[in-house]
Formats: sequence, structure tokens, C-alpha cells
Amino acid sequence: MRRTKAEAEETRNSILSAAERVFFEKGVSTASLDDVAKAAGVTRGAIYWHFSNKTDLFLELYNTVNLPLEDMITREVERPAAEVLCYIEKSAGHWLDELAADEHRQRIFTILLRCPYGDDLLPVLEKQQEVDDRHTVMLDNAFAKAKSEGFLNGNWTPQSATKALRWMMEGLCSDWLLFGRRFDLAAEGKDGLKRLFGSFRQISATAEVPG
Amino acid sequence: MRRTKAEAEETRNSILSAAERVFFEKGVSTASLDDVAKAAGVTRGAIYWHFSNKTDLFLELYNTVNLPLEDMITREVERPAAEVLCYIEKSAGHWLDELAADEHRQRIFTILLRCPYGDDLLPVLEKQQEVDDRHTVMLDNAFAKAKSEGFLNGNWTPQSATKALRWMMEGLCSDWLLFGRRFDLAAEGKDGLKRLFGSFRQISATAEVPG
DNA sequence: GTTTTAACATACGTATCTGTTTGTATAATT
DNA sequence: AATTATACAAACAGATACGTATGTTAAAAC
Repeated sequence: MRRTKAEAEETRNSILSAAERVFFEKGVSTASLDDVAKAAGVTRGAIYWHFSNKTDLFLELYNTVNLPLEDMITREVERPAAEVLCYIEKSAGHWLDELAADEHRQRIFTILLRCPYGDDLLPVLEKQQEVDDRHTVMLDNAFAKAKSEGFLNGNWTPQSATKALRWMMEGLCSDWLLFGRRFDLAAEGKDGLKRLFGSFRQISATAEVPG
Repeated sequence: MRRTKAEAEETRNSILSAAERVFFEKGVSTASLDDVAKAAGVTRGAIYWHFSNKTDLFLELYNTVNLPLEDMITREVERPAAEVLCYIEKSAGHWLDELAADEHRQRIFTILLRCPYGDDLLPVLEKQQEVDDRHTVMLDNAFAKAKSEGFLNGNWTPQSATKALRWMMEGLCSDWLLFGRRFDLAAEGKDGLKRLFGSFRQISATAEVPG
């Protein structure tokens, strides 16, 4: 029953795809490799041929998803200060649009949120945190640029604005992914973003005099 | 080895306490009843005497935690409108203080966040959502009262303020509980609340005329 | 004081999952 | 065309977890 190289790659992909669905439905720890094998239409032999064990399968699955967070935010610092806030808001909204439209990414994120870390998949968590840290730094810099030229409300520091944005996005997505997605993620999310960024931009009597 | 009623209640409580720690450390699905038994200093026989199975044990553990969310928010509508925002902010801050100080509640919340729902513990999720819904309604009413008398910024509707607050709290707690709690939850949380409520209160040029 | 029964501990049977090993047909190599 | 290595399937062995059944002791009940 030897298959050609292309066929083998197909089965490998079908295993990854099945693992994504099974992990999403049953949870990573409760799902057995036989569940994944049956969902993929193969036996455990195929899985053990392509992957060394369940952890390895999970890590490979995690590597297949390309997190486009950074690409979107990378260059926002180079924008003129007057457009920085607008650009961040648009980026976040666009990120919500993509998540709402991409079931693959929804499943991956849900799996990652519900994943019982602490045992053998520490590398995933560390990589996740590393990405988050870089993301935070970039947002800090962007908000600092807006702040330095008076486009950020006096109530907000760059750091506090970054955290407020992160927490709002995280809470929004947790609410939508972890507890049945019963509302329009993109619409409600962008509405919330609009209001939050409105308060970022709003220059009030208490606003500090810019630099 | 028959114990007195009080002793039996002690072992039951020790089992619940051990389950809380073990579920928190190893995850609900990967933790075995033998793990819990050893952590409690008993055998599985004791667990099966007091509880019918792992799901039942989990549900009983969930019932032990009294969620004081509602009590804090219940009567805020009766406050004078001028104090409503201040009271909600204080309540949320106080809730953060309690979570930061109560390791028991931290573990329960972490377990609930990481729990692979969808199989047999749907009642937990439904109860959680029911509490959340009531909480949302109360917040909506409170913000509506503030709005009706002109204490809520024109950028925010009662519903959008409720959601922003919920998402911020949820993201904050997820960040702290799910990924190692590496920052001061109460301090940073209350700082974020201060700024968010600052934008709630801030009356700008675009604010609508009250009443 | 005897009997009963509560509160467990211990032992058992079974299903399941994992990792490995062996078998095998076929694509690739020569 | 013969050989070899590949891509799996099938079988095997070990561990683990679950639920139950049975045993045991001491507290209650009478």
C-alpha cells in the first residue's frame, strides 16, 4: 500500500485537518489519536508515521497557522502621527473581520485558549507570549507617537491605551470563542473599537498640553 | 473504619479541596480520580462514596463557590444617577481586589476558563451564561440611568459601555489567569478602570444634550 | 449487647489509550 | 527486472483509568 509522495502529503494534511476539528470538538487532552485517525480516514499507524506523538501533532498543527498579527502592526509607527490611531483601529477591525471569516483560525484560537498548558506544550505558550510581547511593544510605540503630538487624550498613557485595547480584544474574542459565538463579532467588535478609540482621540479640558 | 458524621463531612471537604488543586494543576480532563484521592489522603472508594463520578465531583466543586457578582451590582440602580458610574467602578475594582486575594476563586475561575465544555458539563456553562446575562441586564440599566441624566459621554450608549466594561474585565482576567499572572491584577486593573470610566464621564463637544 | 448500617479501603474486571513492532503492497531506485 | 525503501495497516504489549463489587471497622440504632 505504498503511496506516492503527493498522496502521502495529502494524508498528512488530512490528519492535520482532522486533528484541528477533533481537538476543537473534544479538547486536546480528551481527544485520542484514534479519534483523529478515524476522522481522517486512516489508522493510528499513519499518524505515528507522520508525527511522533500527540504533542508533536499539536505543535505541527500550531505551526500551520500563520499569525498575521505582526505583519499588520509592524509598520504603523512609520505612519504620520495624525493617522496612527486611525490605522491601529483599522488594523484591529480588519483582524476581527479575518477571524470572523476564517473558521480555521477560530478553531485554532479556541484550542489554544482551552488548552491545558503546563505540561509538555510549554513551547507553544512561550511562543505565544513572545508574539504578544512584541505586539505590545509595537502598540506602545505607536501610541507614544500619537501621544507625543497631542493626538492621545490626556486620560490615556501609551501603555494604558495598549492594555485597554489588548484587554478589550482579548475579552471580546474570549466571549465569542469560549462561550458560544452568539453575536456578530466583527460588527460589535468594531463598534466597541470605534467608541474606545473615540475616547482615545477626544481632547477634553483635562487634556495635557502636548509636548 | 466507620467515621462520625462530622468526620465524613471533613473528608468530603478535603476531597473537594484536593479536587480544586488537582484540577487546577493538571486540568479537569487529564486529572484522574486517583490523583484527587492521593492529594486528599484517601482512596477512590471515598470519592465514589461521596460523589457519583468525576463530572458530579466537578459540579459539586462548582457549586461550592458562591459568585458574589450579583450581590455587588444588584442595588446600584437605586443609587442617585450622579453616583452610578462611581459605584460601578468601585464595585468592579473591589471585585478585582477579592479575586487577587482569594486563591480559591482564582483556581475555580482558571478551571472554568480552561474547561473543555461541550460534553457532559453543559449545565455549568448554562448557569454561567445565565449569571452573565443577569449581570449584563443590571449593568445596562445602571448605565441607562446615568445616560438619561447626562452623566454618560455621548460616545457611549448604555449597551456599549456595558460591553466595554465586560470585555475589559474579561480580557484582564484571562490575561492574568490563563497566562501566568505576571502583573499586579488589582493595581493595573483599577488603573484601566479609572481611565475607561474617565472616558465614560468625560463630557465633550460631541456629547448629546441630556434629557 | 446485638444488629444494623454508614464510611470508607481493597480488590477485580474491563475498556481505552499509548507506543512499538511486525506485516505488506507498492512506488522509487538501480 | 530485481531490489529497496516508503507509507501505511494490523497486531501486540503495557499502562492507566473507570466503575463496581466486596470486605472491614466502628458508629448508631434498638
